[in-house]
Amino acid sequence: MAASSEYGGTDTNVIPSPYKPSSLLPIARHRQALLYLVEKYPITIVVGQTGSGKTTQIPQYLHQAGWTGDGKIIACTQPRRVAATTVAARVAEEMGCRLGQEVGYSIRFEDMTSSHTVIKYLTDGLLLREILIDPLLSRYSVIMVDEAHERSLSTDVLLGILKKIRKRRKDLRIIISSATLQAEDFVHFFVDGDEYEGAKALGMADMQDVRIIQGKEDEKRVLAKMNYMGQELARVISLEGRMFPVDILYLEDPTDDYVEKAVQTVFDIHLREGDGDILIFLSGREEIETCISAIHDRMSALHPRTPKLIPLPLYAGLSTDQQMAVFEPADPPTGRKVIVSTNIAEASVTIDGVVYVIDSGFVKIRAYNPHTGVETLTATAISKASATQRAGRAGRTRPGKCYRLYTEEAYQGLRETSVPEVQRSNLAPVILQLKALGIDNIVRFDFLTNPPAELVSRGLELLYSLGALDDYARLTKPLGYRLAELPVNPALGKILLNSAKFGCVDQVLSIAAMITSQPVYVSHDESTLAHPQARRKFIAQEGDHLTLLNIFTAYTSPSHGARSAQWCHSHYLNARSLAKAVSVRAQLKRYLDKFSLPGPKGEEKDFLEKVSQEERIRRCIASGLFANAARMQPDGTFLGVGGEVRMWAHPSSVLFDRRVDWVVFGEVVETGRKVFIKDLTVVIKDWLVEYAPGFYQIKGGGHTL
DNA sequence: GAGCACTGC
Repeated sequence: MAASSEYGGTDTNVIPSPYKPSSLLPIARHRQALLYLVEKYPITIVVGQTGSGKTTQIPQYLHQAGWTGDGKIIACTQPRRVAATTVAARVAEEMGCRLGQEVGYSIRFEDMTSSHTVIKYLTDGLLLREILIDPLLSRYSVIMVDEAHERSLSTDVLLGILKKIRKRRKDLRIIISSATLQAEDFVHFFVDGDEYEGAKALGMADMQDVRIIQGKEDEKRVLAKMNYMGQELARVISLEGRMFPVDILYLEDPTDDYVEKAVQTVFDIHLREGDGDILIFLSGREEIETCISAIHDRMSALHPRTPKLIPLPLYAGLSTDQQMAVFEPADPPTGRKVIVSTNIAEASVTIDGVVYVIDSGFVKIRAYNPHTGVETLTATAISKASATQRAGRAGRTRPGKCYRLYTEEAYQGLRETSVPEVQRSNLAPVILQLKALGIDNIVRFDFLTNPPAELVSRGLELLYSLGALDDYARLTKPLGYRLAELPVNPALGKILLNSAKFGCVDQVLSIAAMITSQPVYVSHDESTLAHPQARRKFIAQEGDHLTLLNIFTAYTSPSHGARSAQWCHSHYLNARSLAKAVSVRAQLKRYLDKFSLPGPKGEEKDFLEKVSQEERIRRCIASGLFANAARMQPDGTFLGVGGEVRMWAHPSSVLFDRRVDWVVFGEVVETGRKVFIKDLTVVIKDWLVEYAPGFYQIKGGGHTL
């Protein structure tokens, strides 16, 4: 076959040593050195490849070395919930204790810790919330920020706050764990600018001070330089991983159809290479489905005695059952699994038995446009760091191969790392959180990477329009502080806080819980036609918010859904999301109870008694989403206030094929060539002016309707 | 007129 000869230049990542018991993990050799660094320096940067054991071992070493004396705790933060729970379980087992005793975890809705807990794994988002209650994190002796190289929004904010906390807590130790050479950014960040420049000016004369460094020669030099620069404050330690070598193969000529090329490569591997499952990285569901049906089509041309290919999709929108299929042994057992996945398999989900990786080189990235307020979801070239991570998925159980569906030249042209989230997100929630922590000057906040000024000013404007900030950009009391406390986006928070005034707290709690627990509907499959039928009885003419309320009410009603997964299944609803909505609702209710919001009084009350419950809810929604108003045009598209972008009702909306006038929407996303608005509710134009007089002015200034 | 990368509080 010709295709395999198209793969040219190879490059082997040699990462040493196969599986070893935990006492023989590569990290065990560095135990003393690591403890020495933590003792001596406030900040230690751990460069650890996959499989080095850093996440499970370092907290245990620290515990054994006495860092949990005086009732202090070691925290290890993770960007994802599953990681926090599974790692905690593993460490509890290694330490021979019950999970939740000495070793525990804490994630939203699940606090598996006790007064005996000394090692605590938690999501970084949750630790950020803890800072609101305990600003100096005084319970903790050591905070290890794991997977910092992923640069999630919460990790970045956490690092900035930790830098501040460190100045007031000399005893606190911070460990930052990161993949390879990005460690330099972290040293640079924690060592003040002047110190860094001064050290750089001195050059690299003093090299004797560098030790405990393993790994490739070039890496040694970079790490040595960083150690020198961060002398008094931060140290870097490098740990080798426990992975098998992976051969990297590139295309000799670029392809304009990587899905087709992926399919060809699958068959080449199947016919020419040894055993082992195949993992394909594509950008989204549509590509995955195209790829899977192409594999099915071409399988029939294979010789009947050839072992079967078993293509399996993997993306977040699938139900738990569908996702679990990729972990089950191949059926028939002689078959070869081909897992066709989105980026979810890059870091969130690990599948053993994969020996071959096929990498399209693309990922869908969300980016927020501060000028239009529109989020875009676009397929984008991955970074070199992602390419390495994807390739590594082939070397977990034995030596593997990675087929990159792009040329080596294209690889060289990739960015080193992806654009951090803080540079492409709506920053309103971050600003709110920082202000609640007393960090008022956002522009001067020490971010690892500064967000563009436009993102900051758009975030400030958004908060100002909601009344969360005053004319001096200070958090308002109580509104701003309450919005910061609520674990929902600021506009939704405002709806919740207004709900008492509109006399619809119970309904709005359910709606808010449903909105944050999407996706509510299961993704389409062959039985597409059955879906609208099964869901029709929930549809509210007033729009998506009231429809979600109907679904929630039916789901929780003992005589209907009775919170059963089976009921969800028969109505094409996502059981996981609905179960989550029940928890979210309870949590949000606790906040509203605590705030003890006043109900309507006087004229307000008299007026509300005259309008229907549906209208009260819609008015309440309009009072938070007023900035997201749009009017349907004769051609059926929507135009936002003061906007020129044509927008379509998203096909998931119950207003998708309906004719309406004014609506407010919860979200606007651009995919492909269209801008879609989601979570729509029909409103009356006058309500907008009534509830946001500062935002909408009838004459002069503001937005005119 | 017809579509949904991934996390997290």
